[in-house]
Amino acid sequence: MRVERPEIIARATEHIPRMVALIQKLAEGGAAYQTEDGSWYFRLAAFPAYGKLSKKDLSGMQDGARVDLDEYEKDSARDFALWKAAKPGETFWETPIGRGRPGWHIECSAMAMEYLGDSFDLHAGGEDLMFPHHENEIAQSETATHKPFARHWMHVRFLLVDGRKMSKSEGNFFTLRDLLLKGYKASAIRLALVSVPYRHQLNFTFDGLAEATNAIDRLRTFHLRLTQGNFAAGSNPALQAAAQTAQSDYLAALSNDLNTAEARAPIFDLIRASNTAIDQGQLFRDDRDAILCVLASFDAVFDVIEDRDAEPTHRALEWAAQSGRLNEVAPELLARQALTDEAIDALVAERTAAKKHRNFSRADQIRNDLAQQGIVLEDSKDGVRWKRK
RNA sequence: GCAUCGGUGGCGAAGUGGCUAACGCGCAGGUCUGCAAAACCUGUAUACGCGGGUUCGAUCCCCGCCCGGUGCUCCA
Repeated sequence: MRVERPEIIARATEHIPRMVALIQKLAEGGAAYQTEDGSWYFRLAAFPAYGKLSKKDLSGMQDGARVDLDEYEKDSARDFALWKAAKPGETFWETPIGRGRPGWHIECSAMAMEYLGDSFDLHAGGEDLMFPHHENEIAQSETATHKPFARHWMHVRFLLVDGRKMSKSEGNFFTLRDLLLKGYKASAIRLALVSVPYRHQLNFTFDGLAEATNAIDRLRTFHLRLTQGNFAAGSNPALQAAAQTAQSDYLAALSNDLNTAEARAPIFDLIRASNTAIDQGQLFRDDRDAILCVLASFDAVFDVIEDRDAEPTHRALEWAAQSGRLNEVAPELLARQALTDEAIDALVAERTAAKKHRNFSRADQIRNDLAQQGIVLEDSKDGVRWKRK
């Protein structure tokens, strides 16, 4: 899917001392306490701002009668674990605060502070983590440092599939690999997923995928038209201005809480303006260069215009071959894979020759055959362009 | 039940207290083309869930209702 690798992949097991230090600091301030079994808990009463992220008001949630019996040792039912004492048979670390393993939340605080400092700009996560995990991270971090933890939180909403939660029992569960083997391009999946801003819920459907596929077609066709066309030297002031507007509107949309839906609009606006100009012979070399720059800037984030779809599909097919599941692969996909670029070029050349001799039936036959295999031909002043559907 | 997010044209989806409510996709007609494709133009008749309220004015603010998502126990 061409998602970038993080610069740092931190492992909790490699940061135990850091976590222990954090717990000790909390204990010194009276915000952490140890129970009889050796576990450490965070005292929620030590952090009055608790609940500020998920806007929960805990004042109405008194420690009730339904507290589990095994939690009797805690001062308050809502206090959460910082460190869990080792139980027989479990792996554990031998530390100054005892034998055991870290609680869920402390590892995130410790590692975030290790690499980003006590305060940092962005903390992201799924919407399900807002409460209690991120709330607990804030509580333990800010109590320890007396500084704001993350300045901004980005919570990604879960996607729906066909209007429902994706789950195996609903029968609407599939992996990226499944989609690739059905013949969908990686870029289409990518564009479909960002067609709704991260903050909004995305309903993932096959119609949506088909739509994204078509949108990518438009982007790529236009890109080809620019890179393969011949343009006269010079520039068109109106297009230069349009390119600049598109670029700044695009960046403004992304700056606006990563509004990916809004960010697409100026790019498509520019495409229409440019196509119109090309049709009228009013697009020149300098304009082409300026517009290609805008497209590159779009692709630096969205990464769908340049066609890199072959590799993920190949990998999926290899997997299918190795696990004996080629029979589950969409037949069109297999047919498409059979054609090499060279073979296509040869057929295109044969068709051009046939056209020259006004043998249109042979020319059309070649075009139709290729279309059957997912190759689309476009005649233009500057020669024949072809693309894989 | 409580909390929270959302319900915009045929579909997806931005956005705004008042100018013709972006953009994409689809469909129909037209221009171009040997025919197509691509591209462009035009259209898709009254698109802002329902009912109140605030306001000179609400799709946007407030209240209620309906529908959908998620959280509200543990574990990571």
